[in-house]
Amino acid sequence: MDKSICPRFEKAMGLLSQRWTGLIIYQLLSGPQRFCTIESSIGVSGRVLSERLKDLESEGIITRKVYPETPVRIEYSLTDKGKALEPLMKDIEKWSQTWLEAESQ
Amino acid sequence: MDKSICPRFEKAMGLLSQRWTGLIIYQLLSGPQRFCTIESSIGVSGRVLSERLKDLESEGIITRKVYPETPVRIEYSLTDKGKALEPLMKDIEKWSQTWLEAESQ
DNA sequence: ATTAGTAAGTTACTTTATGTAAGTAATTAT
DNA sequence: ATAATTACTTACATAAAGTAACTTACTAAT
Repeated sequence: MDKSICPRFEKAMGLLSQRWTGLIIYQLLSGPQRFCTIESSIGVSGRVLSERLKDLESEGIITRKVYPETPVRIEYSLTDKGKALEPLMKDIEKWSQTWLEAESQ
Repeated sequence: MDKSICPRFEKAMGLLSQRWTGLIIYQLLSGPQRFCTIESSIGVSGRVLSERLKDLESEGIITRKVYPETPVRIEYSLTDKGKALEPLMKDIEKWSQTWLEAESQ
């Protein structure tokens, strides 16, 4: 082991290479969203979504805001740090459109 | 579940969000490398590295070339499809340098 | 001729991460 | 009192990743 890779880069990769993290951030790029919306739009399980949202919040990438309506509404949204990931997401989009085939089924 | 996300984007995310995949590609951006070099430079286990390299090859992102020397030398390198991921890697690099703190320890 | 070394894996086994489905808490409507 | 809704949590099952020993092929040293 002679890790010569920048630790900040490695940490970023560690975050983004967790299952669902990228899709959650991508989803939030279109605006604040609630738990059940994220859950159903990307197909992640509630168990893992809950875990990821906590992680992302503690990393300062998203914010959680409670609206005490009935039933309660909780919205997750990107912080500036989170929004700064937009170019990256756009690059993934571009790459996928250029290099991946649309599936026939 | 009402997956409204582009399936190509989702597939790209699926690839990149597998543990180690991003670091393997990043590592290969600096040129062709052999198994043991990748293994020690990013700290992935041989078992998983072997699995990932097969996946990446079957996705057309990397190439495996055998040099029948002694001991045998096998080099992995990025295809054009793989090299096209460079801007994305640079984005991660930029983001990590702007938004993540250098750890004191 | 046997032992040791090196690269590139593979195998068996353990630990961790994720999926699944049911349950909880708070609030309102019927 | 029962049901419905949102946002979770919990217990349990399955899948993915880590660990360390083993394999194959070749060469060099003892």
